Amino acid sequence: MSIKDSKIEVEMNRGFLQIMVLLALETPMYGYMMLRFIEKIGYSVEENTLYPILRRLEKNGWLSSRWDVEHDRPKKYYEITEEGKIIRNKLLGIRQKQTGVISKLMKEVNNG
Amino acid sequence: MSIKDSKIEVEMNRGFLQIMVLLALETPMYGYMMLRFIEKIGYSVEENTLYPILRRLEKNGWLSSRWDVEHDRPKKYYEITEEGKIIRNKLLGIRQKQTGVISKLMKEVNNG
DNA sequence: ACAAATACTGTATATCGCACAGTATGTCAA
DNA sequence: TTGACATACTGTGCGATATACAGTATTTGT
Repeated sequence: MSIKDSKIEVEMNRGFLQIMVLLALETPMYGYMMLRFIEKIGYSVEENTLYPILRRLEKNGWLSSRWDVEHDRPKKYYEITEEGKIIRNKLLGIRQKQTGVISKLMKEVNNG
Repeated sequence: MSIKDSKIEVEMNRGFLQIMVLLALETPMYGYMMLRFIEKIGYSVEENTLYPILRRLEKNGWLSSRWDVEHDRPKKYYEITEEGKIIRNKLLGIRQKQTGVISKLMKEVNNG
């Protein structure tokens, strides 16, 4: 294989990770908690990948955050915003369209 | 909306475009022909996006190409290689896994 | 003959996933 | 009680990609 497999996954993660985060944060969660949650549902993200995504999505106005300093060590809870929901649905729409293209092509490959 | 919609599509295209090209090139095609073909099946790619992808995938050994200079103006026909098929299946596998994660999350969003 | 469509190449840029490096608090076994 | 490990985060830098911008050359339609 001329290109490392890891590189492929990086490419495939692009776009998808946003969807995953925006879907998960229907319920408020802090970063580290999400890492565990994502593993639990059968995927995995790098720590170094998730934290920047959270910051970026917040900067875009798609997430809001608040610090919980009352219990244990400080935790930054994130939650999806209304604008975030709109974007999320848009992303899901694009993905669905792509999935349609893929299945159309797969049919041709099998029949052709 | 704080971020232009076009940017979203760029993100979502990442990874997907490779899959689309690798699936389409089960049948040999040249660049311009593919542009039309992709439109026909209900998607669209920029000329400036497709050509670099074709070159890159060939450089990776996932596509092979040959020039047809016999008819009309010169056309560069591309076709998927065996290695390309392996990669394509890997990409499809990752995408399926992602789809699984998404539907799991969607269920929680609806029930939670 | 002139515009538009065809069919490509080459360079530059912004963005993002992730690597690398670092800070600080809490827990638990030896 | 100390020091290893888990928790919980921040900040900087790099490489790869989608796409913009610019350009070349041939063919077709009017």
